[in-house]
Parts: sequence; C-alpha cells; structure tokens
Amino acid sequence: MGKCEQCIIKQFNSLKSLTKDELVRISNCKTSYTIKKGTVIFEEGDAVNGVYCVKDGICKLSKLSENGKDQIVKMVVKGQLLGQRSLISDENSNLQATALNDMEVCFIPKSEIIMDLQKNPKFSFDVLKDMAHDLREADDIIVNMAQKSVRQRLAEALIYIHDSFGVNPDGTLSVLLSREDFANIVGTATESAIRVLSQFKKEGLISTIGKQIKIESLDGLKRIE
Amino acid sequence: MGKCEQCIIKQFNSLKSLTKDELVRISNCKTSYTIKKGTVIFEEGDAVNGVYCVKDGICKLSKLSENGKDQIVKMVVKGQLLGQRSLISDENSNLQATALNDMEVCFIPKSEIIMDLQKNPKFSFDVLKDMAHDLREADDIIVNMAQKSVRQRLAEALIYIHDSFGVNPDGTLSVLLSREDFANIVGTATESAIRVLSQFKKEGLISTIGKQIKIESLDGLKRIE
DNA sequence: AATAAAACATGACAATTATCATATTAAAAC
DNA sequence: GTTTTAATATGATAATTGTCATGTTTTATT
Repeated sequence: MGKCEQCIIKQFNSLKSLTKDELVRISNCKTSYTIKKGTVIFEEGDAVNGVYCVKDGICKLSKLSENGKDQIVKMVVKGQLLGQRSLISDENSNLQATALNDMEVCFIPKSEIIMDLQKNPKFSFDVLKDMAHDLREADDIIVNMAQKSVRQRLAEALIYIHDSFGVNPDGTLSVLLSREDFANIVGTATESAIRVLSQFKKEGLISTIGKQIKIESLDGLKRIE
Repeated sequence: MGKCEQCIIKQFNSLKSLTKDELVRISNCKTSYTIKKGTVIFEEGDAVNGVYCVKDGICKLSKLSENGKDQIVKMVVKGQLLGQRSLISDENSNLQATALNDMEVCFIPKSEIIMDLQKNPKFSFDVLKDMAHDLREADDIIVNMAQKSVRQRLAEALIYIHDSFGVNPDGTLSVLLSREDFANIVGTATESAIRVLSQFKKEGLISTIGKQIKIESLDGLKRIE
C-alpha cells in the first residue's frame, strides 16, 4: 500500500500542510480501496467517521428534496477531500455521496484528523481556507438558482464542468453525466434539461457522441443571457 | 469603551474560545461604533480588513445578480461575526453587507484575528465549526431554491425569521423587512412576493400591521406543500 | 398640512418551466 | 441475438412565475 508521505495527490489538498511525522502516522491507519461507479459512499443522516482523500475518479454530493428529486450540490474530484464538513461539525452528513466513476480513495479515520486539526494550526487554517472557498461557491450557486433561467444555469454548468474537470482526447467532457444528473445540478425537470441540451445542439453550441457531450463554442455558451 | 473580556456578546460566537490575554489584546485595538440603518458596511469586491462583532442589530449579506436583483444569502444578527470568510480566504468579499437596523458593532482588524487563528487551535476550530454550519445552511438553501415553489420558499423564510430572530411583544416578527427584501431572500420578483404574502393573509396564516408581519399559524405555514 | 416619493397592492398578460403521454434509441440481461 | 429495461427525445398542455401597467397606501420632505 502507498504511503501518504510520498503520495502526490496530497499536494492538491490540505493534507500538504501536515508534517512528515503526521503523515506517517496517518499513513499507518488509513485504508485505501476502490469504489465502484454508482456506489453510495455515504447517505444523508449517516455519521461519517473519517475523511476520504480522492486519488482517482469523481463523486457527486447531493441532497434529496421532498419532491423526490436529488439536488446535486457539489462534485468532488481527484485530489480533493470528501467528508470534511461532517467531520468538523460533528453532525451527521446532510448530503449523500455517490461515485460517478470508479474511484480510488484513501479513508482516514476521524480521530486522526481531529488530532491534527487541534495540534497543527497550519493544517486547520488550510482546511478553513478550503471551506471558505466552498462557501463562496455555494453563495454563487444560490444566486444562480434564484436569479437565472434553466438555459443559463445549464450553460454555466457545462462551462463549469469543462473548466474544472477537463476534456477527453476527443474533446468530450471527461465527466460523463446522465441527463438526469444535469437536471439535478441545474435544479430542473429531466425533460427540461434534455430539451435545453437539444436546443444547444441545434444552435451548434455543443455536439454529442452518444451520452458524451463536446462543447463546440465555449464563447457561445458564455454569451447566453 | 467596553472591554472584550467582559463583553457578554462574545459568548455567542467563536471569540469565546480566546484566552483572557488574547481578548485583552483584541480589546485594545478594536473600534466600537454604530451603523445607521441602510448603511452599506462593505460591498462586493471590497477588501474587508477585519471582522465585525455584532453587538446589536441585524444586517443582510447579499449578492448582485446580472438582472439587477440583489439576492440575500444570509442574515447576520446580534452575537454573530460578520466578515469571517473574506478574512480567511484572503480574497475580496463576494457579498455586500447592508444594515437592516441601526447596529452596534466592534471592528477587529484582520491582523489581530489572523494571529489568533494561527496560534490558538481551539479558536480556529471554533471558526471552522461556524463555517461548517454556514455551509450546511447554504446547501439547504440551494436545494430549496432549486426544488421548491415561491410559495413554499416564502413560507419557510417566514418560519426561519420567526424561529431564528424572534418576535416583538405584540407577536410581530422582530426583523422588519420590506417586501422587496422578502423577494430577495426567496429569489423572486417583488410583485410575486407581495402576491404570496397577500394570499397568506387571506388564508389566515399571517396578519399584518402596516409593514409588520405576525405569524398566526406556524403549523399552517409548515404544512404548505 | 400639503406635496412628493417610496412602498405596497392587484390585474392582465407573457414567458418560463413542469407534467404527462408517447416515441425512439441505447444499454443490459438473458 | 433477442428480449427487457432504462435512458433519451419530443409534443401537448397545464401550472408557475415574471413583467408591465396602474392604482392605492404609507412614509418622508418641505
């Protein structure tokens, strides 16, 4: 099994602020495993007793609403930490995490991380920065949900996914989502999301190869009012 | 001028985790003043170079959207800290803060707080918890915005304001908001907010005395589907 | 107190979005 | 390879919400 001290993934998240000794300690109690596409990693209401360091793959964080829809609030990709918040607030999770790909993760038990949070101010300040960033992102999402049309929100979702998670060699978005997932990101009915995507296709803003989506005109999408 | 060490307000926020020495130091460099209703405390894009400890009054945190509307993201009341996030992320504010009442605040310069964040793990863990809580709240707002009707959202906003900020002796909500503010919390047109409130009134769920709103049936509001 | 300016209210209508029905296509199971 | 199932697609229609017009009330100003 790999060692945290030597793991390159940690460069991309707060774990980089841990000392060598701390990393060695964590390395000894972590469990590293793979999660199959579609697996629910934790559910709403679950006690999440640790943090997942995502070595590969992507998962979605979503919340079930009363009308049966599953609003996607955030996506966590390679390099990021999953389950930070529940850990800190000492409450059960308010979100469900589901793997969108096959994932490779390391699970670090809560007790270890809490210890470091309490002893290493640099680490805890780093986590704080991460969280401040998430909060800022959440504010933007609130404003978008409240003030923009489905068409605008979907265009922005495509741009976001393109810019944040990148594209395959053939130019298609590297994160493969169902139309339902898109609807759940944007907060609309699946049919509406499908309709808008079809429209984008007609307008030449995107093209599709099966489920895969390729952005043909990033500028065009950005210009949508 | 009052001393932080003796201030009861700090009980309600993270400052309670500071040591006596730290509080004395902060007390010596804080400035305490009043802010008139309607004053913009800081704007989007401003560098917020400190934290406000709210001793009395309420303010709203909002973000301007492209269509000219001003989405309210959060309200900060007596006892809470204002400007935490911008402080931590070292970025300019993404939100505007506007006083809804006359406010009494203490302003603590950034450098002092950052020093404590880096030296007092208990304090920084407390701020972390606060932020985790805000994030959870933000998630809930996203889901509500995305999945619920204006009617439902407005009912929930009324319940939230009632439960979080309390009522006057005559039973009216203690936070006095314009219809436009309600619209900006719920993320709808002012006319729509007015219409829904009128409807609630007709249904006997609320009553009004001028701008003041009194909730007549909390259960009725909760039952709205 | 008279006037001006906001804020509140409501109607009429348009635009957006959801829902239901029903094809069509793609993927999974046998 | 065929059957079954799930995902995608599109039309028709209803429900929700936004916009514009206009009137009324409240609040502020002189």
